[in-house]
Amino acid sequence: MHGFFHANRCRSRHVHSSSSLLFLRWERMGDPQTKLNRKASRSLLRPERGTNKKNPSTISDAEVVRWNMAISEHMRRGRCDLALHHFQTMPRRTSVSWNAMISGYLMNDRFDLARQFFDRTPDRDIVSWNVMLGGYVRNRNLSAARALFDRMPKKDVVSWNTMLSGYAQGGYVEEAREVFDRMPDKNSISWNGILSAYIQNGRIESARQLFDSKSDWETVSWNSMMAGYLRKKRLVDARYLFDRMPERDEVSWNTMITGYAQNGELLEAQKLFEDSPVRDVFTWTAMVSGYVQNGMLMEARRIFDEMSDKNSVSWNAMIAGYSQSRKMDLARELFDAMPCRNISSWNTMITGYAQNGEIDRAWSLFNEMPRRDSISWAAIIAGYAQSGHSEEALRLFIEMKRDGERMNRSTFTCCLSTCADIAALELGKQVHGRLVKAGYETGCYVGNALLAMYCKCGSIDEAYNVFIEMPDKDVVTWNTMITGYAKHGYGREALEVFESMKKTGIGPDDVTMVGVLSACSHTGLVDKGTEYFYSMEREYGITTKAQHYTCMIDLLGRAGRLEDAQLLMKKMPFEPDGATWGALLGASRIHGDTKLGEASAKRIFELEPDNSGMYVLLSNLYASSGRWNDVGKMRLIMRDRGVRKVPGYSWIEVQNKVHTFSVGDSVHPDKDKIYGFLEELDLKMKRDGYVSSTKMVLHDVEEEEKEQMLKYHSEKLAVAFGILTIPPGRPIRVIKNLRVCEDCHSAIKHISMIVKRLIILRDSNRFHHFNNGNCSCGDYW
DNA sequence: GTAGGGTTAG
Repeated sequence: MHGFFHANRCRSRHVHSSSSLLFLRWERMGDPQTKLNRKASRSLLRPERGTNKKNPSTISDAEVVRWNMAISEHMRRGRCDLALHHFQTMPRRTSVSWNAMISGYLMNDRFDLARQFFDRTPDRDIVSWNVMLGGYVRNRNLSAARALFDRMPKKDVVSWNTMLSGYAQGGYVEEAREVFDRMPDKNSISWNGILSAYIQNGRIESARQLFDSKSDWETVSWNSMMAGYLRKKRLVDARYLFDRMPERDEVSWNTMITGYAQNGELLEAQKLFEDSPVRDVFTWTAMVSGYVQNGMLMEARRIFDEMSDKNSVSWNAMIAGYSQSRKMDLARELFDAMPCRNISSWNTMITGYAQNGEIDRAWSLFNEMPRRDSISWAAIIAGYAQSGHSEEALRLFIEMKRDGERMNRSTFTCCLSTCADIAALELGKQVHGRLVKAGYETGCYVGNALLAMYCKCGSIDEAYNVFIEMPDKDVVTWNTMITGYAKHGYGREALEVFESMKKTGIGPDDVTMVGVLSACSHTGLVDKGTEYFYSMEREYGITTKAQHYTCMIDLLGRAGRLEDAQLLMKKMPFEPDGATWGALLGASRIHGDTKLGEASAKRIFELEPDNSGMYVLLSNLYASSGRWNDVGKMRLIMRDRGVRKVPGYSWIEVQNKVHTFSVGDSVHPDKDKIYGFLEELDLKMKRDGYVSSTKMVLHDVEEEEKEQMLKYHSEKLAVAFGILTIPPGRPIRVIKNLRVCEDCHSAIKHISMIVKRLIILRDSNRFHHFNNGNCSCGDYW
């Protein structure tokens, strides 16, 4: 089934222009699952065909019950096909049979089929309605749930409770409250529903008030309240409740023990654990995972070994513990020894291997496992994406569709962030379309991923559209937008977003301030930046970290205030790291201060001897002040120390195809056209007064061929190819893995004027929007 | 068919 992969999976990560990847025509690939659906619903239209020959009226009720139970059982085991077969061949159906099909499909994540059965159910009882309502609620489609709810001919307390918990879980506390106030009769589930609506949405004080207003709470609600305090790390309040609650069940004990364990109070946890009257699997597992989460693997293992009847969850917790502490061989030992592996065990191992850089092992486990779920796919895809194999990751998405696995929120999130990594905008847009179709466009995680995708693909306007339409924005949302604007050189827009963020009541965090400061830095807003820097502790209660100092040194340095930058560096309460010195080195390059540049570079080489970018930066600095001997020396030093320059390459997406160029590329099929076009451009540029500078040659070219080769830097090739292939009026989006060199930067400025096109270049540091001879970075990068 | 506690993915 996965042979498609085996052949190609070891290819280098270097995207090759002629490779046949990313020809992603999602729509045209056909969805086997959808075909199956259609087939199923067609045969449903002739339900009596092939049914039992017996006269339906002679079938006993008991026999119908047996059929119904068989349907439920098959559904529970994930065998929708067998359940459907039973349903179609059973001699007589009751509403229970229909309901079993509906709830079974919902259980197996086949929402569309559930809805079809619901629509066809001949006489729907209130349970059918409630099951369907629950389906919408679990799918987080609250507007549809509400529409169904309002259409219900009759509602009982279950209907009301379902709607209530839907709103609660979706974060709509006010709506939940309204439902609660309107419901004609309330049971203990309703009361607990509104209580946990508050708790789950972080409104612990409202919960406490409600809890104090009434005395006859059930144990479940006591437990909820306790868990609420624990989530807020209010261990004392939780313990107070625990000590005076009228009745404690095993959940109460387990909640309290887990609370202590997860907050590092292992001694208290251990004490309660010993006092606990009933120790079930939960109790034991809570202890194991408590020790695991605090890195106490020996203790975890001791408890684990003492457990008499371990279930798969406890095994998985222990395995996760080993893999989180990079002890993959111990994890594997347990995995091999465990009696009944479930899908989570496989997923845990795959995640472990993937996160410990053993992607090949992750891959072979993924192929060995008997059944895969969306988590398995997400784990392996994230593994490839995070280890830099973006194309493999995207290829797996296609494979996942073939396998019939449905995209869910997390696979969408994962897919979008992979698109962002390689700046596959067209693909990202297609995924966006599918996301909307699947009804997942709401939700913070996936929304943030979408936003980041548009930002990183260079489509900042579309990013903003996504941003304003996101119904619930969290800190990450705001930070992504601010940083996005900053990287595109839109400092003022970034600061505007920051100002509106402050009005929402979502407090900025340290990441926000990094975004804000770098917005100021990339736009040259020195005073504004200084003001934010010195007021962040006082005004927003954010502790100033080393990163903020680095931003500030960058800001001052770029603006030419090199002495102030050095002064601040001396004053900062942290030991400067490579990034801090790097900011100073970058500033020295812009302002041609060779002496300061050398001094900074020296410190960087001590701190990060393998950072090839810094050697290149220093060489460029020497070159720009004509110190060619030193440039030569740098090259020798790099060779002696074995520092390898990362080869520079650029890529561009044209009609869903990614084309990659490296310097002096001679493999692209259109190379003659591209080179000819570049020559032509070169003549026009020279007429414009452009002089090719040989400053940045170390970048990726050998010295002898300096001038000749510079014309063929990878970004120039990609830009030329884009102009030739992308219809006029559309921007040309190029991505480069290193910083853009000065010569290319000034050449592309000229090109943008000559061909009258908008050229957007993402380099390793930021975005450059070239338009009409200017760049959005203001030559500041 | 609707509540509370343990493992895996983002």
